[in-house]
Amino acid sequence: MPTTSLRTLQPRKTPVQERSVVTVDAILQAAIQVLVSVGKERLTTTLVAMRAGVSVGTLYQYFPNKSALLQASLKRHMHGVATSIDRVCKEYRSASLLTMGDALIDAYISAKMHNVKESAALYSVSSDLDGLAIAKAAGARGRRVVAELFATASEGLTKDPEIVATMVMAALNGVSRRLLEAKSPERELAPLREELLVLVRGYLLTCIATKPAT
Amino acid sequence: MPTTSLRTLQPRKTPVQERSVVTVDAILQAAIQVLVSVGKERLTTTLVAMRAGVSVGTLYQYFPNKSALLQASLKRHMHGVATSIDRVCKEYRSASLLTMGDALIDAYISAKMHNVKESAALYSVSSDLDGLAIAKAAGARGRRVVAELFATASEGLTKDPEIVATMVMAALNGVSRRLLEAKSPERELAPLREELLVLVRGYLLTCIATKPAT
DNA sequence: TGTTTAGATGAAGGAACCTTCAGCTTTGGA
DNA sequence: TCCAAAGCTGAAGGTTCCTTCATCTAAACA
Repeated sequence: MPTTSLRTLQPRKTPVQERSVVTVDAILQAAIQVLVSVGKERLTTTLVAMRAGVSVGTLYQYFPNKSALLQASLKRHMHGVATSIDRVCKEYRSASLLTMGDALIDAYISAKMHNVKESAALYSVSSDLDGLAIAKAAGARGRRVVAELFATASEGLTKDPEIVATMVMAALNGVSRRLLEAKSPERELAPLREELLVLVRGYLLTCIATKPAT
Repeated sequence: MPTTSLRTLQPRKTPVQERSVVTVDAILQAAIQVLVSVGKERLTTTLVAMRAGVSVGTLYQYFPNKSALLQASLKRHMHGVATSIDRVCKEYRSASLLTMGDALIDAYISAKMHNVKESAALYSVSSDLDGLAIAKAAGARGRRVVAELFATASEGLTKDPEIVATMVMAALNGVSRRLLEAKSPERELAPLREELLVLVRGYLLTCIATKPAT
C-alpha cells in the first residue's frame, strides 16, 4: 500500500503563464537549497517558500503537500543522472564492453559530483518511504537501459546482461555514495574514480568469452 | 555543528536493576519493529512505548529524546555488522587476499541479510542528519579494520591497503543495498552473492604483484 | 517490617508545522 | 480600456506529537 494516494501527489495546478513556470522552478530550487542547509528533518514548507521568495500559499498551489514537493525535487535530480546515462547508452551502442564501462563511470560520477551537496542531501529523501519508490524505479530503469547497452557489446557476453548491469551499477552506487559522504569529495575523486575503473574493467573482462588485447 | 549537543544524547538513566535492562532492550527492539512496520516518518515515541509494553514516560527515562532512541537502534544494528567483520579480520589474518575477500563478502552479506526488513528500515535512519554521522563512523571503522587485514595478506599488495579496502567495502555496500531493496531479496541473494565474489576476486587480483594459481 | 531508591505511569502542556481559503494583484486578450 | 482567468498572499485553524512531572508501585536492604 502506498503512503499517499496517487491523486494526492499530482500537481495541484499546472503553470500556464511564464511567471508561474519561473515560480515553480524557484520553489524546486529552494527546496534543494533548504535541504542542503538544514536537512530534511528541519525543512518546512514555509522555509522553502521564503527561500524561493514566494508565500506558502503559492507553494501549495503547485504542490499538494510537503511530500510531493520533496518527491518532485528527487525526481528532478534523478532525471538529470538518468539523462547522462541515457546519452552514454545511445552513444556507445555496439562499442567494446570496456569502453562502455569507462563511459558509464564517467557519466555517472560526473553527474553525481556536479553538485555534491545536492546529491548528498537527497540521500535523505531517497531513503524515505516516499522517496524509496522513486529511487527504486530510477535504479530499475537505469539497470534496464544499461543491460540493453551491454547486450550490444562487440564482444559476446558470457552472462546475462541484466546481471552484469546490476553489478556495475551497484559498484557505481557504492563508490559514489562513499565519495559523497567523504569530508572532501573533490580530493578523493581522482583516486577513487581511477580505482573504480580498475574494479569495473576487471569485472567486465570476466564477462567476455575471448579476452581482447588491452 | 552537530544537530544536538552531546549531553542531550546520553542516556538519561543507566539501568541498574535487571528488570530495567529488560525494559531498555524491549524498547530498542520495539523501535526497530515500529520502524519496519510504519517507517521513520510515522514512528512516534508513544507507538514505540506501546509496542514495547511500557509507557512513554518509561521510554523517556532511558532516552532523552526521539532522535537518541533512533540513534541507539542504529548503533546496535551497526555494531552487529561490525562484530561480524571484526571476527573475519581476526580469523583470516595472514591468509591469501582472495580468501579474505570471500570471507568478508560472506560475513557482510549474511549479517545484513540476517534480518532483511530491519536492515532496509534502518537505511532511513542512517540517511538522516543524526544517523549519518553514525553511519560514516561505522564505515570508516570498518574500512580501517579491513585495510589492516589486507595489509597482512600472504601476497604482497601493489596498492595502498586503505584504497583496496575502500573499494571492496564500497562494492559490498552497493550490492547489499541493491539486494535489500529488491522485491524478493532471498531469491536474488544467491546469484548476486556469486557475482559479487567474481567482482571482488577480479579486483583483488589486480592488487597482487604475482598472480597465484587459482 | 520500614525505609530508601529504582522503576513505571500517562494525562496534559505546549511547540512546531502542515495546510487552507478568502481576498488581493497581475496578466492577456477582446 | 476592461474583464476574466491566473497567480499570489499570509494569518489562522487544526493536528500531531514530543516531552514533562507529580504520583504510584516494586525492589533492595537494614
